[in-house]
Amino acid sequence: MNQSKRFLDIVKDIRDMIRREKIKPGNRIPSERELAEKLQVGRSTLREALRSLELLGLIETRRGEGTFLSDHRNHQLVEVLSTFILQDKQSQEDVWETRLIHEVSAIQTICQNSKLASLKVWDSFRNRLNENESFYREDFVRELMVLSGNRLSLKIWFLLQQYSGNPYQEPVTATEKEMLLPLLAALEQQDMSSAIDLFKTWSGWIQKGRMQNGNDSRDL
Amino acid sequence: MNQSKRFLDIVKDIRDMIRREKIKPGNRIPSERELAEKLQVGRSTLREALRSLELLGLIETRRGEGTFLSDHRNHQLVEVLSTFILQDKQSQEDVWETRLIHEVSAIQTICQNSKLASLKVWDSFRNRLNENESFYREDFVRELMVLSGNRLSLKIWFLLQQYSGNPYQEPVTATEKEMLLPLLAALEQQDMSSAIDLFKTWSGWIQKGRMQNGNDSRDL
DNA sequence: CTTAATTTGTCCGTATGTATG
DNA sequence: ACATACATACGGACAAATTAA
Repeated sequence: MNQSKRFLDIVKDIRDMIRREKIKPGNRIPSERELAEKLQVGRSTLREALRSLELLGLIETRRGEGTFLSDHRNHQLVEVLSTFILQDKQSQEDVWETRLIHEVSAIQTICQNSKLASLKVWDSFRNRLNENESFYREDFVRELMVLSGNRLSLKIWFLLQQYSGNPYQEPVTATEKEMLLPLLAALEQQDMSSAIDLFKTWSGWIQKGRMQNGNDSRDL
Repeated sequence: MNQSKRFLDIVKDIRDMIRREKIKPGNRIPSERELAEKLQVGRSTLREALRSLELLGLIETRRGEGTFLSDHRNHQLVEVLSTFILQDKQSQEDVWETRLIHEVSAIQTICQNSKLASLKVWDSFRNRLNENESFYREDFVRELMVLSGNRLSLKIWFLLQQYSGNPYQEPVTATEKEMLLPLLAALEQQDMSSAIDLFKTWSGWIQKGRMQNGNDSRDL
């Protein structure tokens, strides 16, 4: 039945093996020849599966050394995806919107937790705003995601961040900074509705600028 | 310089070719041998690149026919990634909480859209409640997710649903039904805060019962 | 219905670059 | 310097599936 799409089975087998052998990120997985022998497949076929996983950023191969489980954070997946999938406007908006879902939820969680609302990080961000230092949206939002404490949501967010193409690598503008100070205040005062409103306004403001320029202006 | 990672160059070349030739989703791309000849690489190496793109859901290969640009947006990569991401012992609370994030967000979207709020589905659900028919949480929430219109969020939700172990296959109890009627009313009246409160109360109620019995029964 | 051509699926053999001891 | 182990890459061979003549 499953004679075609064998390399998908291999992907599954490798995943199962990793789980079974409890291989941790950074560890080495068996060599190509070993795996081919163990899984009873040709080396070429096995390599196709390995390459797929490599493009996804799940493993890392180093010539002469071996193949290793990646401690994630791989770039090429960003470019490949953004150039293929994100051509479609609807998908692009879905990614952005889903990202916002997790971000807003993180803010809700933070506002509901008094310990999180009264942290020194807010002062830190405020200082960076006042000192006119460079301030990146990604840094700020990442902090929110981490603070929310949901690791799975954080991972999904991290994924979506990569998928959303070339995002907010640029520092925030002066206009945005004027929005951020009230947002920080709202977070500290646990004023959830204000915080969310301000955040959404800010995010919507940025997105407009983002959506203006044609999407594909990236290369690798 | 770029002697290693040739298959990444091939991925890039294929992308450029698709852009240059203006190949649309669903169209066929040149055969493996043609591409290998044109790009001056071996067929095995080229296949590694193609497989990678296939696992990402960007292309589709059919034996005997050829290779095609995938036409329906494929977020299957989220699934593949998630099976790896979730391989480490992820606390069930995170999965559950993340699921709720998407569900609550769907309710927010629905409440903000008057067209969605005034649909006959609510009456349908209400009837099933009153008629004392079997009523499953999953059916109801799935409807919410679909109505929200974010396909990516829906896809992630499906995924989390599978990973949250043995979920809500049992019909809702009489006590829960008494919570559901006000929830339906709140949805129709676009009373967002009430709807969310009721939904969270209901969900929290169910989760308590769920967390009692042991969980993990996942496979794929 | 049969046959031939095309295309992907799979495997093998060989050579080469690279890291480790 | 040498040997070993590994990934990288190529080309050939055959099987299986589809399509067209």
